[in-house]
Amino acid sequence: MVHPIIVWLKNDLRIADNPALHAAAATGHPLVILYILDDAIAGKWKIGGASRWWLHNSLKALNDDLKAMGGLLTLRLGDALTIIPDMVTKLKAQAVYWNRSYEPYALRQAEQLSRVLEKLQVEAKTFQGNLLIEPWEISNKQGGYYKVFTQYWQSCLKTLEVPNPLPRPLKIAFHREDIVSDLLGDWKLLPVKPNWAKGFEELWRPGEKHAIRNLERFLENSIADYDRKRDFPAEVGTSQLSPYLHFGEISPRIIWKSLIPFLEASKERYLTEIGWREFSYYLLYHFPKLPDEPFNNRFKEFPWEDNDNRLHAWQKGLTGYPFVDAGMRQLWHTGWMHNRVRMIVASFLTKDLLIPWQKGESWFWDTLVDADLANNSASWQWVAGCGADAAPYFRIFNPVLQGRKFDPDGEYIKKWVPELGQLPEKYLHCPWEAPEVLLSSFGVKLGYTYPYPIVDHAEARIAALEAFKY
DNA sequence: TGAAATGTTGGGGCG
DNA sequence: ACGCCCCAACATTTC
Repeated sequence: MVHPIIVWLKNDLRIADNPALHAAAATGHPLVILYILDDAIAGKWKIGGASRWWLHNSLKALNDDLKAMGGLLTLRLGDALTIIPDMVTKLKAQAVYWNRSYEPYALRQAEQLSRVLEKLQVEAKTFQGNLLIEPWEISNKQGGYYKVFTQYWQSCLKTLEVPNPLPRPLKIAFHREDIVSDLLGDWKLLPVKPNWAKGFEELWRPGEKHAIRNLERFLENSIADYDRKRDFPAEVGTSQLSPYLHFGEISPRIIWKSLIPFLEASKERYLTEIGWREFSYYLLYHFPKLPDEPFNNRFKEFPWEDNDNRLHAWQKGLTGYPFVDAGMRQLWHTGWMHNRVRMIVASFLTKDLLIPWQKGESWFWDTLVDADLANNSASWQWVAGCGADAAPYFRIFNPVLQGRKFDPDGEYIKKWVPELGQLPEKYLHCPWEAPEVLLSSFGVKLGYTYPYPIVDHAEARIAALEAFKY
């Protein structure tokens, strides 16, 4: 009897450049390819609503892909620490392979699982597939961890050698007997009544195949101009690979290597963004409380003003600042927001409204298809000013100026805040400055068809600076 | 990957 | 011709 190997997939839902899968397939043993949905383990940070939509489609795509190779994906709901040992015993598996993940709960879980498997005398083999650099590999001269991105990244680049991505296994032997699998549909990952994911379907095609297509489109159309165009939310100037990268439908190595043919100048900026992703995971590894507590201790006493009405206005895109509202509505409608706009809405929440950054973090967690614990926490802390290498507290975005600068024709506003769409460009970013007669001639009545600004930015800025003095 | 306040410079209007 | 003022444009400092 040939003993099967269990390949435990997590956020690495791909076949190409999947080190655990590749190594397992190379043994020639029959494989059980297993995905476990466990809402308990992550606690507060269980997979959010928008991400569930993505996950469903991603698992379906992977299953279709495996089917075409003569196999299938095994789905189980519950605790990996019981499911995997049970399965190992029942199937007389000889090993469990997986790619390492780095969330605090995942690290604990992996350690416990390794111990259980060791007792069962079953090999537990882990691989590096989701990051370019393991977080424990980089330390500063004092032996601590870097707290400034630039130094961290320079240190990484000194030693970084990205191996060539692994090809798709040509052939996978699948183990078939005695396998119990859930039906994906039973997991109820998709929204019903109302189906708020309709807008997602227009924009996104989850799955490995589409990840590669997206990358190709980006390299063909946008990378050459990335440095310039990436800041304009009305254009498709970014790669839009974030959800694929989060779920591991594409690996950072594939992205990295695919950029080699391009000129230094055009690719460097993009690689730096990959670097920020690495840095976020690095911070989360060394400071596991990153999602919940300010990295900078001084912010423990910060006088935030929790205000549910204002939070709701922000969430719904009804702050009265068109650029902010456009971003929040894009998020709600598509499960994604342009990065430039993320900074602006986050600055607005934490500085203009003085609402705790954790409130914004939670909202993004639930509404983003690319919600990623490391990236989301690190980025919110960065904007709020309490993170590592954070934006200084006095850097407060002016939503009107940002709008004029990065959406000069108001195209982005017209798309996401259509009730203002007829206004002359001059007033698109500041409708409250337009004469009332003009507004009403375009069907706008502030306070009725579109809100007045919920705070005065100039005043809010002064109040924020005052609060940040503490 | 900021914005506002403050400082400096230089051209033009004007007496 | 000259000094004075105003102010736009740009630079620097400050938050």
